[in-house]
Amino acid sequence: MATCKITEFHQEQKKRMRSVQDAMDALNGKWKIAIISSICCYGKRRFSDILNDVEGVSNRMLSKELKELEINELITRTVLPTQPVTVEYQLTEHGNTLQTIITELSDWGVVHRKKIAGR
Amino acid sequence: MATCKITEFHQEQKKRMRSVQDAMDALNGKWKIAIISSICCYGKRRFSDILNDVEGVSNRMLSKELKELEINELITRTVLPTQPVTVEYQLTEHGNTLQTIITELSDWGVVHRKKIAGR
DNA sequence: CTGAATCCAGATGGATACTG
DNA sequence: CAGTATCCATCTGGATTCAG
Repeated sequence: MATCKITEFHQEQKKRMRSVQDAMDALNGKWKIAIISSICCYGKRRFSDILNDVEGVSNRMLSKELKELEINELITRTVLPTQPVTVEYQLTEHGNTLQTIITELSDWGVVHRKKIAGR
Repeated sequence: MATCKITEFHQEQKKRMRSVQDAMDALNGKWKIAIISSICCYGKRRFSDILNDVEGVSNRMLSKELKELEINELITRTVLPTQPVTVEYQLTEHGNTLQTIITELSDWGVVHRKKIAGR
C-alpha cells in the first residue's frame, strides 16, 4: 500500500533483499513446502510415509530435499534401530517457526488464484 | 509450535499445499523479489533502472521475469510516448499485498541466517 | 526400508549480438 | 531505451537400478 519513498537503492533495501533470498533459498525446491506440511501434520513421519503423502515426488528428490531441510536445521532425522532400518523426520523448533509464513503464503495463494483464474 | 494432530493427509492439507504452491509459483525465479523490491521502493521504475538496481540480472532475464510478474497481475507496464521509448513499471494493488509476505520472509530470513551461519 | 548411483531429457540462465 | 534472438553450458528432476 505505502510505497517506500526512497530516492536511492539503499543498503537497507539490499539487506532486505538478501534476507528474503535466504528465506527463499531454504524453501526453494519443488517439494519442500509439501514435505514440511506432511511432517508438521503428523508430528513425526517416516521416509516412505512422506513419499506417499507428497504426490508425485520421487525417492531421489525426496531424499535430496530432506537432506537440504536437515542442513538448514528445519527438520531432524532419526534412525530407528529396527530391522530393516526406518527413519523418522520431524520439525525442529526453528522449522516450526515457518508455520506462520506457510499459512500466510497459503492465504495469499488463495487470493492470488482467485485473482488470476477466478477458480 | 502446535502440530496439526491429524491422522490422515486431508484434502484440507492438500488444498493448503496447493495454495502455497500457487504463491510460490508467482514468486519463483531468481530475481522476482528483487524486482518487486526495486519497483516498490520507488513507486515507479523504468527497465534500465531496474536493470541497475538488481545486481547481476541480465536484460534477458529481467524482461522474462517482468513479463511473468505482469501476467500474474503483480505489476503494470506502461509505455511512455518518448523518443526513444521508455517503459514504466509499477506495482498493482494486488502486487502491493505482497509486501506483508516479503517483510515476513525477510524477518524470517534474518533469523534463519543467524541460526545457520551465525553471521 | 531408506536411500545412493546412473542415465538422460528438458528447463534454466548467461553472453552476445541485433532490432524498432 | 527496451527489449528479442541465438548459442551454449549448466542445472533439474524423472526413471530405473542397486546397496546396506
